[in-house]
Amino acid sequence: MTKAKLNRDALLAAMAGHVLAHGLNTASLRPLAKAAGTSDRMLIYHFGTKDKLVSELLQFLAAGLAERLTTALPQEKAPTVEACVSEIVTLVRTPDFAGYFRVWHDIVASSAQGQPVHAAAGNAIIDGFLAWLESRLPDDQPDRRRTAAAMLTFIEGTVVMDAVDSGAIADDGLAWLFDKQRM
Amino acid sequence: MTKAKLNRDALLAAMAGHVLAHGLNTASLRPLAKAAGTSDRMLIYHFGTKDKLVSELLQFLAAGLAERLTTALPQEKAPTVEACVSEIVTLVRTPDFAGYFRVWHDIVASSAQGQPVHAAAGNAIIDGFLAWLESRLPDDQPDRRRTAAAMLTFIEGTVVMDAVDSGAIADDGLAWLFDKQRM
DNA sequence: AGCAGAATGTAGCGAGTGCTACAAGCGACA
DNA sequence: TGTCGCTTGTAGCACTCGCTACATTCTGCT
Repeated sequence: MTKAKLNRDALLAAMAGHVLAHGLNTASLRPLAKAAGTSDRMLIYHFGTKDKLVSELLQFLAAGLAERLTTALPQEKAPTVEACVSEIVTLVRTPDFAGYFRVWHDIVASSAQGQPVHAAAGNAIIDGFLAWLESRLPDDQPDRRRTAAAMLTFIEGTVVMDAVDSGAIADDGLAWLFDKQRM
Repeated sequence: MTKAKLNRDALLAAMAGHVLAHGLNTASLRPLAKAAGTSDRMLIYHFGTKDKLVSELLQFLAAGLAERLTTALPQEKAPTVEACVSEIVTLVRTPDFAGYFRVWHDIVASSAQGQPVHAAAGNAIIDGFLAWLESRLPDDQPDRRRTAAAMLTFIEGTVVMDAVDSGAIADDGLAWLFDKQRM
């Protein structure tokens, strides 16, 4: 059992790499297996079903994203909300995170189509992101939770705009918010 | 040729209905054909390739969305930015628009994977949405373009949050912005 | 050593994918 | 009426999909 667990984790790590590079919704068993150095036969053997595999893979990826965020920006407090938002937007546009956000868009699309596994994963990722954002806000910031909620919503919008090559519009929006000292 | 053109438009309308109900990225030729009362054979005959078909379908859907937006909220000026954003968020959450936004998430996901057809369509949709938003801003609003950019980015974020059942967080963010008279 | 159970390879099933070859029907026009 | 080109049906190709049946190897325990 322990052996199998280790094996599964190794498989998940390898498959996560493949998904980060090539997308989630277009990933089928045989390429995933190849990336993990095994066969579709064995993936079904270990995970039972593709749905279960995807579910575990999503948890694995969510954990990886959370870890990357916290290591990239440890729990120091940002001086202002403005600084907090802008440093996160910059971070999120780093090539290191591109793969994660490609997967994120796949999760959102599947959730919108009513896939419960993806919706649950998306929800969990959002909650984690929100808590992390809140922890980075300045100590004296009032209404921390809702401030973080506004930041998160804006960041999500920015990520979407980036995906359709309209990042400049998000930049304009961000600049407008900051110009007016609205955040 | 004219006959063929009419035929194509009818096909596009029928296929658009199917896509709005069942999603874009999972749509294959045979179900699309069935929805349009024809065969995969004929779809390829009329459009040449699935890619071209999708491209035309996206244009058709974008036009439909734009029309729905303008008929739902004609070009009256909103009294305040706050009112403008909140009426649009309400509108966008109407069941009538659910199908369009499911397709929108598919477009975003495909764009993020590097599909140029989808990226182009997404870009066009964003530009149209932005122009429409700008036209609805109060006349005395300064910095109209960037104001609209900020609104659009926030609305996109809200739509994403809705997709993963986290709409309440977007509501919190919106409330925070309005509380502080930031917009 | 022998045996049970876990792990793995080979081959394939039935369904679905985009797309095509071939032929027949259809209309308009000579 | 005959013919030509646009339109359509039938059948199928080569491929991928998730998944399974069957057989074999490997591993750990007694």
